[in-house]
Amino acid sequence: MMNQQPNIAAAAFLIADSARAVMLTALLDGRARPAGELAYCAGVTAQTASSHLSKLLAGGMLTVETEGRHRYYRLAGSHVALVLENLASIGPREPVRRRALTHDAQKLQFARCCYDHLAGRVGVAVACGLQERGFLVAASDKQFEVTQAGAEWFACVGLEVAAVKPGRRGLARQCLDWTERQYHLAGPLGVRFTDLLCTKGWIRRAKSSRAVEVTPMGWTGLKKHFGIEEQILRVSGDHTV
Amino acid sequence: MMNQQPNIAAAAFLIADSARAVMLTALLDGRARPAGELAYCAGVTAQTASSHLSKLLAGGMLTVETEGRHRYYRLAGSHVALVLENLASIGPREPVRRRALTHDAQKLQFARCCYDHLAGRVGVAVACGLQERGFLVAASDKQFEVTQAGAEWFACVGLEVAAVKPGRRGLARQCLDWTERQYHLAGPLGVRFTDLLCTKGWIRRAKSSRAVEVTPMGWTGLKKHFGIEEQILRVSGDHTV
DNA sequence: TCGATGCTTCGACCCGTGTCGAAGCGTGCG
DNA sequence: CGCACGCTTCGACACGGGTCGAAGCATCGA
Repeated sequence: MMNQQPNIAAAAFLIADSARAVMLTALLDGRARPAGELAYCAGVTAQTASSHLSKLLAGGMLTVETEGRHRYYRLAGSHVALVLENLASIGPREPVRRRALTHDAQKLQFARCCYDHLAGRVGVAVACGLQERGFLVAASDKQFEVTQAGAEWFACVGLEVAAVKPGRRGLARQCLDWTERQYHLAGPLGVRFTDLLCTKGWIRRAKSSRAVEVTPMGWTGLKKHFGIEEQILRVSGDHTV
Repeated sequence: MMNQQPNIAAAAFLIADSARAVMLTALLDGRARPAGELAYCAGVTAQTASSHLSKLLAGGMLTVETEGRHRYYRLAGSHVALVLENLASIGPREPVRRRALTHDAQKLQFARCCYDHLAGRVGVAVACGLQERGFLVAASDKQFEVTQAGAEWFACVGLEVAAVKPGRRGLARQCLDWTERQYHLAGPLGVRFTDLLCTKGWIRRAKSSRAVEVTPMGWTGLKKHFGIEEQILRVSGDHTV
Protein backbone atom coordinates (compact mmCIF):
# COMPACT_ATOMS: atom_id res chain seq x y z
CA MET A 1 0.00 0.00 0.00
CA MET A 2 2.70 2.45 0.89
CA ASN A 3 4.95 1.79 -2.05
CA GLN A 4 5.03 4.93 -4.09
CA GLN A 5 7.89 4.72 -6.51
CA PRO A 6 8.88 8.34 -6.75
CA ASN A 7 9.12 9.69 -3.26
CA ILE A 8 6.47 12.32 -3.43
CA ALA A 9 7.18 13.51 0.10
CA ALA A 10 10.83 14.13 -0.71
CA ALA A 11 9.92 16.32 -3.65
CA ALA A 12 7.39 18.25 -1.60
CA PHE A 13 9.90 18.61 1.21
CA LEU A 14 12.17 20.60 -1.06
CA ILE A 15 9.40 23.09 -1.73
CA ALA A 16 8.07 23.11 1.80
CA ASP A 17 10.66 25.49 3.21
CA SER A 18 9.74 29.13 2.79
CA ALA A 19 13.23 30.22 1.79
CA ARG A 20 13.44 27.54 -0.86
CA ALA A 21 9.92 28.29 -2.06
CA VAL A 22 10.80 31.94 -2.59
CA MET A 23 13.92 30.97 -4.52
CA LEU A 24 11.96 28.59 -6.73
CA THR A 25 9.25 31.10 -7.50
CA ALA A 26 11.92 33.66 -8.29
CA LEU A 27 13.15 31.24 -10.94
CA LEU A 28 9.69 30.54 -12.32
CA ASP A 29 10.34 32.61 -15.41
CA GLY A 30 12.84 29.99 -16.50
CA ARG A 31 15.79 32.36 -16.44
CA ALA A 32 18.94 31.89 -14.40
CA ARG A 33 19.88 33.81 -11.28
CA PRO A 34 23.08 33.90 -9.22
CA ALA A 35 23.15 32.46 -5.72
CA GLY A 36 23.57 35.85 -4.12
CA GLU A 37 20.48 37.27 -5.68
CA LEU A 38 18.45 34.25 -4.63
CA ALA A 39 19.75 34.65 -1.10
CA TYR A 40 18.61 38.25 -1.13
CA CYS A 41 15.21 37.27 -2.49
CA ALA A 42 14.72 34.73 0.27
CA GLY A 43 16.02 37.08 2.96
CA VAL A 44 18.69 34.70 4.21
CA THR A 45 22.47 34.78 4.35
CA ALA A 46 24.66 33.39 1.62
CA GLN A 47 25.56 30.33 3.70
CA THR A 48 21.95 29.41 4.26
CA ALA A 49 21.08 29.97 0.64
CA SER A 50 23.97 27.81 -0.45
CA SER A 51 22.69 25.00 1.72
CA HIS A 52 19.22 25.30 0.22
CA LEU A 53 20.49 25.46 -3.33
CA SER A 54 22.61 22.37 -2.94
CA LYS A 55 19.56 20.50 -1.66
CA LEU A 56 17.45 21.65 -4.59
CA LEU A 57 20.25 20.69 -6.92
CA ALA A 58 20.56 17.22 -5.44
CA GLY A 59 16.80 16.85 -5.65
CA GLY A 60 16.90 17.49 -9.37
CA MET A 61 14.83 20.65 -9.24
CA LEU A 62 17.61 23.02 -10.32
CA THR A 63 20.56 23.07 -12.64
CA VAL A 64 23.61 25.26 -12.24
CA GLU A 65 25.95 27.05 -14.57
CA THR A 66 29.22 28.55 -13.40
CA GLU A 67 30.18 31.88 -14.87
CA GLY A 68 33.37 33.34 -13.45
CA ARG A 69 32.92 33.54 -9.73
CA HIS A 70 29.14 33.51 -10.07
CA ARG A 71 26.97 30.43 -10.06
CA TYR A 72 23.72 30.79 -11.95
CA TYR A 73 20.86 28.57 -10.93
CA ARG A 74 17.78 27.84 -12.99
CA LEU A 75 14.83 25.47 -12.86
CA ALA A 76 15.63 21.97 -14.12
CA GLY A 77 12.76 22.06 -16.55
CA SER A 78 9.23 23.07 -17.28
CA HIS A 79 7.89 20.10 -15.35
CA VAL A 80 9.21 21.72 -12.19
CA ALA A 81 7.53 24.99 -13.06
CA LEU A 82 4.31 23.10 -13.69
CA VAL A 83 4.33 21.65 -10.22
CA LEU A 84 5.02 25.02 -8.63
CA GLU A 85 2.18 26.66 -10.49
CA ASN A 86 -0.21 23.88 -9.60
CA LEU A 87 0.82 24.03 -5.97
CA ALA A 88 -0.08 27.68 -6.00
CA SER A 89 -3.63 26.73 -6.92
CA ILE A 90 -4.18 25.28 -3.49
CA GLY A 91 -2.96 26.86 -0.33
CA PRO A 92 -4.02 30.20 1.07
CA ARG A 93 -3.35 33.42 -0.76
CA GLU A 94 -1.21 36.15 0.70
CA PRO A 95 -1.07 39.85 0.05
CA VAL A 96 1.08 40.63 -2.94
CA ARG A 97 4.24 42.38 -2.00
CA ARG A 98 5.44 43.98 -5.15
CA ARG A 99 8.26 46.42 -4.92
CA ALA A 100 9.09 48.73 -7.77
CA LEU A 101 12.72 49.04 -8.71
CA THR A 102 14.50 52.21 -7.77
CA HIS A 103 15.39 54.63 -10.50
CA ASP A 104 19.03 53.64 -10.30
CA ALA A 105 18.22 49.95 -10.47
CA GLN A 106 16.11 50.55 -13.56
CA LYS A 107 18.99 52.29 -15.27
CA LEU A 108 21.33 49.46 -14.35
CA GLN A 109 18.94 46.93 -15.72
CA PHE A 110 18.68 48.84 -18.96
CA ALA A 111 22.34 49.38 -19.72
CA ARG A 112 25.46 48.97 -17.65
CA CYS A 113 28.99 47.74 -17.66
CA CYS A 114 29.61 44.13 -16.72
CA TYR A 115 33.20 44.57 -15.48
CA ASP A 116 34.36 46.31 -18.62
CA HIS A 117 31.98 45.31 -21.36
CA LEU A 118 28.45 46.31 -22.23
CA ALA A 119 25.59 44.52 -20.46
CA GLY A 120 21.96 44.98 -19.52
CA ARG A 121 19.10 45.03 -21.94
CA VAL A 122 21.09 47.08 -24.42
CA GLY A 123 24.07 44.76 -24.18
CA VAL A 124 21.96 41.70 -24.85
CA ALA A 125 20.21 43.44 -27.75
CA VAL A 126 23.55 44.30 -29.33
CA ALA A 127 24.80 40.73 -28.95
CA CYS A 128 21.59 39.45 -30.52
CA GLY A 129 21.94 41.96 -33.35
CA LEU A 130 25.51 40.87 -34.06
CA GLN A 131 24.31 37.29 -34.34
CA GLU A 132 21.24 38.10 -36.44
CA ARG A 133 23.44 39.95 -38.91
CA GLY A 134 25.72 36.94 -39.10
CA PHE A 135 28.72 38.71 -37.62
CA LEU A 136 28.96 36.38 -34.65
CA VAL A 137 27.93 32.79 -34.19
CA ALA A 138 27.58 31.00 -30.90
CA ALA A 139 30.24 28.30 -30.59
CA SER A 140 30.95 25.64 -28.04
CA ASP A 141 32.41 26.30 -24.60
CA LYS A 142 30.55 29.58 -24.25
CA GLN A 143 32.48 31.22 -27.07
CA PHE A 144 31.41 33.45 -29.90
CA GLU A 145 33.09 32.98 -33.24
CA VAL A 146 33.68 35.98 -35.49
CA THR A 147 32.62 35.25 -39.05
CA GLN A 148 34.29 36.61 -42.17
CA ALA A 149 31.45 39.09 -42.58
CA GLY A 150 31.84 39.96 -38.92
CA ALA A 151 35.53 40.72 -39.24
CA GLU A 152 34.79 42.99 -42.18
CA TRP A 153 32.03 44.79 -40.34
CA PHE A 154 34.14 45.34 -37.22
CA ALA A 155 36.93 46.71 -39.44
CA CYS A 156 34.42 48.97 -41.10
CA VAL A 157 33.47 50.58 -37.79
CA GLY A 158 37.11 50.85 -36.80
CA LEU A 159 37.97 47.66 -34.93
CA GLU A 160 40.57 45.32 -36.38
CA VAL A 161 39.63 41.94 -34.93
CA ALA A 162 42.91 40.29 -35.89
CA ALA A 163 44.73 42.85 -33.76
CA VAL A 164 42.81 41.98 -30.60
CA LYS A 165 44.81 39.63 -28.42
CA PRO A 166 42.74 36.68 -27.13
CA GLY A 167 42.71 36.23 -23.37
CA ARG A 168 43.00 33.04 -21.43
CA ARG A 169 39.41 32.18 -22.23
CA GLY A 170 39.42 33.17 -25.84
CA LEU A 171 38.60 36.22 -27.86
CA ALA A 172 34.83 36.63 -27.65
CA ARG A 173 32.98 35.06 -24.79
CA GLN A 174 29.27 34.49 -24.11
CA CYS A 175 28.58 36.11 -20.75
CA LEU A 176 25.33 35.41 -18.96
CA ASP A 177 23.51 38.67 -18.21
CA TRP A 178 22.14 38.74 -14.66
CA THR A 179 19.15 40.93 -15.38
CA GLU A 180 18.24 39.65 -18.81
CA ARG A 181 19.37 36.04 -18.30
CA GLN A 182 20.57 35.92 -21.83
CA TYR A 183 24.05 36.12 -23.22
CA HIS A 184 25.90 39.29 -24.10
CA LEU A 185 29.34 39.78 -25.62
CA ALA A 186 32.33 39.57 -23.27
CA GLY A 187 36.01 38.77 -23.56
CA PRO A 188 38.70 40.99 -25.11
CA LEU A 189 36.57 41.66 -28.17
CA GLY A 190 33.67 42.71 -25.96
CA VAL A 191 35.94 45.07 -24.05
CA ARG A 192 37.43 46.62 -27.16
CA PHE A 193 34.00 46.96 -28.75
CA THR A 194 32.63 48.71 -25.69
CA ASP A 195 35.61 51.05 -25.71
CA LEU A 196 34.92 51.77 -29.35
CA LEU A 197 31.30 52.67 -28.64
CA CYS A 198 32.54 55.09 -25.99
CA THR A 199 35.05 56.63 -28.36
CA LYS A 200 32.49 57.07 -31.06
CA GLY A 201 30.22 58.78 -28.55
CA TRP A 202 27.46 56.20 -28.80
CA ILE A 203 27.48 55.41 -25.10
CA ARG A 204 28.65 57.22 -21.99
CA ARG A 205 29.63 55.64 -18.72
CA ALA A 206 28.29 57.13 -15.50
CA LYS A 207 30.92 58.49 -13.15
CA SER A 208 30.29 56.55 -9.99
CA SER A 209 28.09 53.75 -11.10
CA ARG A 210 28.12 50.90 -13.53
CA ALA A 211 25.26 52.49 -15.42
CA VAL A 212 25.70 53.31 -19.08
CA GLU A 213 23.77 55.89 -21.06
CA VAL A 214 23.12 55.59 -24.78
CA THR A 215 23.46 58.96 -26.53
CA PRO A 216 21.08 60.15 -29.26
CA MET A 217 23.89 59.48 -31.73
CA GLY A 218 24.14 56.00 -30.27
CA TRP A 219 20.47 55.27 -30.79
CA THR A 220 20.78 56.36 -34.41
CA GLY A 221 23.69 54.02 -34.90
CA LEU A 222 22.04 51.08 -33.14
CA LYS A 223 18.95 51.52 -35.30
CA LYS A 224 20.98 51.72 -38.49
CA HIS A 225 23.26 48.77 -37.80
CA PHE A 226 21.06 46.42 -35.79
CA GLY A 227 17.52 47.68 -36.14
CA ILE A 228 17.40 48.35 -32.39
CA GLU A 229 14.85 51.00 -31.49
CA GLU A 230 14.85 52.83 -28.19
CA GLN A 231 11.08 52.80 -27.80
CA ILE A 232 10.75 49.08 -28.30
CA LEU A 233 13.68 48.25 -26.06
CA ARG A 234 12.32 50.41 -23.24
CA VAL A 235 8.90 48.78 -23.33
CA SER A 236 9.77 45.18 -23.98
CA GLY A 237 10.24 42.96 -20.99
CA ASP A 238 8.97 45.61 -18.63
CA HIS A 239 8.53 43.16 -15.79
CA THR A 240 8.80 45.71 -13.02
CA VAL A 241 9.18 42.87 -10.58
CA MET B 1 11.14 40.27 -6.12
CA MET B 2 9.62 38.24 -3.33
CA ASN B 3 6.06 38.15 -4.54
CA GLN B 4 4.23 34.90 -4.45
CA GLN B 5 0.51 35.18 -3.97
CA PRO B 6 -0.45 31.84 -2.51
CA ASN B 7 1.76 30.44 0.15
CA ILE B 8 3.23 27.71 -1.94
CA ALA B 9 5.47 26.53 0.89
CA ALA B 10 2.51 25.95 3.19
CA ALA B 11 0.83 23.73 0.63
CA ALA B 12 4.02 21.80 -0.02
CA PHE B 13 4.62 21.48 3.71
CA LEU B 14 1.42 19.47 4.05
CA ILE B 15 2.64 16.96 1.49
CA ALA B 16 6.22 16.93 2.71
CA ASP B 17 5.65 14.55 5.60
CA SER B 18 5.86 10.91 4.64
CA ALA B 19 2.87 9.86 6.72
CA ARG B 20 0.72 12.57 5.19
CA ALA B 21 1.99 11.77 1.72
CA VAL B 22 0.96 8.15 2.09
CA MET B 23 -2.48 9.19 3.28
CA LEU B 24 -2.94 11.53 0.36
CA THR B 25 -1.85 8.99 -2.22
CA ALA B 26 -4.19 6.47 -0.61
CA LEU B 27 -7.00 8.93 -1.30
CA LEU B 28 -5.86 9.60 -4.84
CA ASP B 29 -8.68 7.60 -6.34
CA GLY B 30 -11.16 10.17 -5.07
CA ARG B 31 -12.94 7.86 -2.70
CA ALA B 32 -13.44 8.48 1.01
CA ARG B 33 -11.65 6.54 3.74
CA PRO B 34 -12.05 6.55 7.53
CA ALA B 35 -9.28 7.91 9.74
CA GLY B 36 -8.37 4.51 11.09
CA GLU B 37 -7.70 3.04 7.70
CA LEU B 38 -5.54 5.99 6.76
CA ALA B 39 -3.62 5.59 10.00
CA TYR B 40 -2.98 1.96 9.12
CA CYS B 41 -1.85 2.88 5.61
CA ALA B 42 0.64 5.38 6.96
CA GLY B 43 1.83 3.05 9.70
CA VAL B 44 1.19 5.45 12.56
CA THR B 45 -1.08 5.44 15.57
CA ALA B 46 -4.55 6.91 15.54
CA GLN B 47 -3.45 9.96 17.51
CA THR B 48 -0.72 10.79 15.08
CA ALA B 49 -2.98 10.26 12.11
CA SER B 50 -5.60 12.49 13.64
CA SER B 51 -3.05 15.25 14.00
CA HIS B 52 -2.05 14.91 10.36
CA LEU B 53 -5.61 14.79 9.12
CA SER B 54 -6.58 17.93 10.98
CA LYS B 55 -3.63 19.73 9.38
CA LEU B 56 -4.61 18.55 5.93
CA LEU B 57 -8.18 19.59 6.63
CA ALA B 58 -7.17 23.06 7.76
CA GLY B 59 -4.97 23.36 4.70
CA GLY B 60 -7.90 22.74 2.44
CA MET B 61 -6.56 19.56 0.93
CA LEU B 62 -9.18 17.27 2.41
CA THR B 63 -12.85 17.31 3.24
CA VAL B 64 -14.51 15.22 5.90
CA GLU B 65 -17.90 13.61 6.40
CA THR B 66 -19.02 12.25 9.72
CA GLU B 67 -20.98 9.06 9.58
CA GLY B 68 -21.88 7.52 12.88
CA ARG B 69 -18.70 7.28 14.86
CA HIS B 70 -16.57 7.15 11.73
CA ARG B 71 -15.08 10.13 10.00
CA TYR B 72 -14.54 9.70 6.29
CA TYR B 73 -11.85 11.78 4.65
CA ARG B 74 -11.47 12.44 0.95
CA LEU B 75 -9.47 14.77 -1.28
CA ALA B 76 -10.87 18.27 -1.50
CA GLY B 77 -10.96 18.10 -5.27
CA SER B 78 -9.30 16.97 -8.43
CA HIS B 79 -6.92 19.94 -8.33
CA VAL B 80 -5.31 18.35 -5.29
CA ALA B 81 -4.98 15.06 -7.12
CA LEU B 82 -3.41 16.87 -10.03
CA VAL B 83 -0.72 18.34 -7.81
CA LEU B 84 0.05 14.98 -6.27
CA GLU B 85 0.37 13.24 -9.61
CA ASN B 86 2.59 15.96 -11.00
CA LEU B 87 4.72 16.02 -7.89
CA ALA B 88 5.43 12.36 -8.41
CA SER B 89 6.91 13.16 -11.79
CA ILE B 90 9.82 15.05 -10.27
CA GLY B 91 10.56 12.80 -7.36
CA PRO B 92 14.22 11.94 -7.02
CA ARG B 93 14.59 8.66 -8.82
CA GLU B 94 15.70 6.12 -6.33
CA PRO B 95 19.30 4.91 -6.65
CA VAL B 96 19.44 2.30 -9.39
CA ARG B 97 16.34 0.42 -8.60
CA ARG B 98 17.17 -2.65 -10.65
CA ARG B 99 14.63 -4.35 -8.53
CA ALA B 100 11.37 -5.19 -10.22
CA LEU B 101 8.28 -3.38 -9.12
CA THR B 102 6.05 -5.11 -6.68
CA HIS B 103 3.01 -6.83 -8.07
CA ASP B 104 0.73 -4.11 -6.76
CA ALA B 105 2.92 -1.36 -8.15
CA GLN B 106 2.89 -3.02 -11.55
CA LYS B 107 -0.86 -3.14 -11.57
CA LEU B 108 -1.03 0.52 -10.61
CA GLN B 109 1.36 1.46 -13.36
CA PHE B 110 -0.67 -0.50 -15.86
CA ALA B 111 -4.12 0.88 -15.07
CA ARG B 112 -5.41 2.93 -12.19
CA CYS B 113 -7.72 5.74 -11.21
CA CYS B 114 -6.27 9.23 -11.06
CA TYR B 115 -8.78 10.73 -8.65
CA ASP B 116 -11.80 9.75 -10.67
CA HIS B 117 -10.64 9.17 -14.20
CA LEU B 118 -8.64 6.48 -15.94
CA ALA B 119 -4.84 6.65 -15.84
CA GLY B 120 -1.79 4.47 -16.20
CA ARG B 121 -0.62 2.84 -19.40
CA VAL B 122 -4.17 1.95 -20.36
CA GLY B 123 -5.39 5.47 -19.66
CA VAL B 124 -2.68 6.95 -21.85
CA ALA B 125 -3.35 4.41 -24.61
CA VAL B 126 -7.03 5.28 -24.62
CA ALA B 127 -6.29 8.99 -24.77
CA CYS B 128 -3.89 8.36 -27.66
CA GLY B 129 -6.48 6.23 -29.42
CA LEU B 130 -9.12 8.95 -29.08
CA GLN B 131 -6.71 11.38 -30.71
CA GLU B 132 -5.59 9.00 -33.47
CA ARG B 133 -9.19 8.37 -34.41
CA GLY B 134 -9.74 12.11 -34.61
CA PHE B 135 -12.22 12.18 -31.75
CA LEU B 136 -10.11 14.48 -29.61
CA VAL B 137 -7.53 17.08 -30.52
CA ALA B 138 -5.03 18.63 -28.15
CA ALA B 139 -5.81 22.32 -27.67
CA SER B 140 -4.08 25.12 -25.83
CA ASP B 141 -4.04 25.49 -22.05
CA LYS B 142 -3.86 21.74 -21.52
CA GLN B 143 -7.31 21.14 -22.93
CA PHE B 144 -8.68 18.55 -25.27
CA GLU B 145 -11.24 19.59 -27.83
CA VAL B 146 -13.99 17.19 -28.84
CA THR B 147 -14.38 17.07 -32.61
CA GLN B 148 -17.65 16.58 -34.49
CA ALA B 149 -16.69 12.98 -35.16
CA GLY B 150 -15.76 12.64 -31.51
CA ALA B 151 -19.15 13.85 -30.29
CA GLU B 152 -20.83 11.36 -32.61
CA TRP B 153 -18.65 8.52 -31.43
CA PHE B 154 -19.22 9.31 -27.74
CA ALA B 155 -22.98 9.42 -28.41
CA CYS B 156 -22.68 6.10 -30.17
CA VAL B 157 -21.22 4.43 -27.11
CA GLY B 158 -23.77 6.11 -24.89
CA LEU B 159 -22.23 9.39 -23.73
CA GLU B 160 -23.91 12.63 -24.76
CA VAL B 161 -21.04 15.14 -24.70
CA ALA B 162 -23.31 18.17 -24.88
CA ALA B 163 -24.95 17.03 -21.65
CA VAL B 164 -21.67 17.01 -19.72
CA LYS B 165 -21.25 20.21 -17.75
CA PRO B 166 -17.77 21.73 -18.07
CA GLY B 167 -15.91 22.40 -14.82
CA ARG B 168 -13.89 25.45 -13.94
CA ARG B 169 -10.99 24.15 -15.99
CA GLY B 170 -13.02 23.10 -18.98
CA LEU B 171 -14.64 19.94 -20.23
CA ALA B 172 -11.75 17.69 -21.20
CA ARG B 173 -8.34 18.24 -19.66
CA GLN B 174 -4.91 16.87 -20.47
CA CYS B 175 -3.59 15.33 -17.26
CA LEU B 176 0.06 14.37 -17.04
CA ASP B 177 0.45 10.71 -16.16
CA TRP B 178 3.25 10.25 -13.66
CA THR B 179 4.21 6.76 -14.73
CA GLU B 180 3.85 7.16 -18.48
CA ARG B 181 4.91 10.81 -18.75
CA GLN B 182 2.22 11.36 -21.32
CA TYR B 183 -1.23 12.86 -21.12
CA HIS B 184 -4.41 11.01 -20.36
CA LEU B 185 -7.98 12.30 -20.43
CA ALA B 186 -9.22 14.14 -17.35
CA GLY B 187 -11.88 16.72 -16.58
CA PRO B 188 -15.64 16.10 -16.47
CA LEU B 189 -15.57 14.24 -19.77
CA GLY B 190 -12.81 11.96 -18.50
CA VAL B 191 -14.83 11.23 -15.37
CA ARG B 192 -18.00 10.47 -17.28
CA PHE B 193 -16.14 8.33 -19.77
CA THR B 194 -14.52 6.31 -16.98
CA ASP B 195 -17.90 5.82 -15.36
CA LEU B 196 -19.23 4.63 -18.68
CA LEU B 197 -16.46 2.08 -19.04
CA CYS B 198 -17.34 0.79 -15.58
CA THR B 199 -21.01 0.60 -16.42
CA LYS B 200 -20.36 -1.24 -19.65
CA GLY B 201 -18.26 -3.70 -17.71
CA TRP B 202 -15.06 -2.93 -19.59
CA ILE B 203 -13.10 -2.01 -16.47
CA ARG B 204 -13.48 -2.78 -12.80
CA ARG B 205 -12.13 -0.73 -9.89
CA ALA B 206 -10.36 -2.61 -7.12
CA LYS B 207 -12.00 -2.43 -3.72
CA SER B 208 -9.26 -0.93 -1.60
CA SER B 209 -6.75 0.34 -4.08
CA ARG B 210 -6.50 2.69 -7.00
CA ALA B 211 -5.84 -0.20 -9.34
CA VAL B 212 -8.17 -0.82 -12.25
CA GLU B 213 -8.64 -4.10 -14.06
CA VAL B 214 -9.63 -4.37 -17.70
CA THR B 215 -12.14 -7.18 -18.25
CA PRO B 216 -12.01 -9.57 -21.22
CA MET B 217 -14.96 -7.70 -22.63
CA GLY B 218 -13.00 -4.50 -22.14
CA TRP B 219 -10.03 -5.79 -24.11
CA THR B 220 -12.35 -6.77 -26.94
CA GLY B 221 -13.84 -3.30 -26.99
CA LEU B 222 -10.49 -1.53 -26.77
CA LYS B 223 -9.20 -3.59 -29.68
CA LYS B 224 -12.27 -2.92 -31.77
CA HIS B 225 -12.50 0.81 -31.14
CA PHE B 226 -8.87 1.82 -30.75
CA GLY B 227 -6.79 -1.11 -31.97
CA ILE B 228 -5.35 -1.49 -28.49
CA GLU B 229 -4.11 -5.03 -27.89
CA GLU B 230 -3.47 -6.39 -24.44
CA GLN B 231 -0.32 -8.27 -25.45
CA ILE B 232 1.29 -5.26 -27.03
CA LEU B 233 0.35 -2.94 -24.20
CA ARG B 234 1.74 -5.31 -21.60
CA VAL B 235 5.04 -5.60 -23.36
CA SER B 236 5.55 -2.11 -24.72
CA GLY B 237 7.31 0.37 -22.56
CA ASP B 238 8.45 -2.39 -20.33
CA HIS B 239 10.67 -0.13 -18.30
CA THR B 240 10.25 -2.37 -15.33
CA VAL B 241 13.67 -1.44 -14.10
C1' DT C 1 51.28 39.00 -5.26
C1' DC C 2 47.63 40.95 -2.58
C1' DG C 3 42.98 42.25 -1.42
C1' DA C 4 38.01 42.09 -2.70
C1' DT C 5 34.19 39.44 -4.09
C1' DG C 6 31.01 35.41 -4.65
C1' DC C 7 30.08 31.12 -3.05
C1' DT C 8 30.65 26.85 -0.32
C1' DT C 9 31.86 24.05 3.83
C1' DC C 10 32.08 23.31 8.78
C1' DG C 11 30.36 23.62 13.37
C1' DA C 12 27.11 24.89 16.82
C1' DC C 13 22.66 26.39 18.38
C1' DC C 14 17.74 25.98 18.84
C1' DC C 15 13.15 26.11 17.35
C1' DG C 16 9.54 23.34 15.03
C1' DT C 17 7.21 19.31 14.59
C1' DG C 18 6.29 14.30 14.38
C1' DT C 19 5.64 10.78 17.66
C1' DC C 20 3.19 8.19 21.19
C1' DG C 21 0.98 7.46 26.04
C1' DA C 22 -2.91 8.86 28.54
C1' DA C 23 -7.14 10.96 28.92
C1' DG C 24 -11.54 12.94 27.01
C1' DC C 25 -15.67 12.77 24.03
C1' DG C 26 -19.27 11.13 21.17
C1' DT C 27 -21.68 7.10 19.05
C1' DG C 28 -23.56 2.44 18.77
C1' DC C 29 -24.98 -1.78 20.95
C1' DG C 30 -26.60 -4.92 24.41
C1' DC D 1 -26.86 2.04 31.90
C1' DG D 2 -22.41 0.20 30.97
C1' DC D 3 -19.14 -1.15 27.78
C1' DA D 4 -16.76 -1.21 23.35
C1' DC D 5 -15.26 1.39 19.62
C1' DG D 6 -13.57 5.32 16.70
C1' DC D 7 -11.59 9.43 16.92
C1' DT D 8 -9.68 13.70 18.98
C1' DT D 9 -7.11 16.52 22.47
C1' DC D 10 -3.38 17.14 25.78
C1' DG D 11 1.27 16.72 27.34
C1' DA D 12 5.99 15.34 27.05
C1' DC D 13 9.87 13.81 24.54
C1' DA D 14 13.42 13.50 20.97
C1' DC D 15 15.15 14.22 16.49
C1' DG D 16 15.75 16.62 12.29
C1' DG D 17 16.88 20.50 9.94
C1' DG D 18 17.10 25.72 9.23
C1' DT D 19 19.98 29.33 10.71
C1' DC D 20 24.18 32.07 11.12
C1' DG D 21 29.32 32.93 12.42
C1' DA D 22 33.78 31.65 10.98
C1' DA D 23 36.78 29.68 7.86
C1' DG D 24 38.08 27.83 3.24
C1' DC D 25 38.23 28.07 -1.88
C1' DA D 26 38.08 30.04 -6.46
C1' DT D 27 37.98 34.06 -9.45
C1' DC D 28 38.82 38.76 -10.71
C1' DG D 29 41.12 43.21 -10.62
C1' DA D 30 45.10 46.03 -9.18
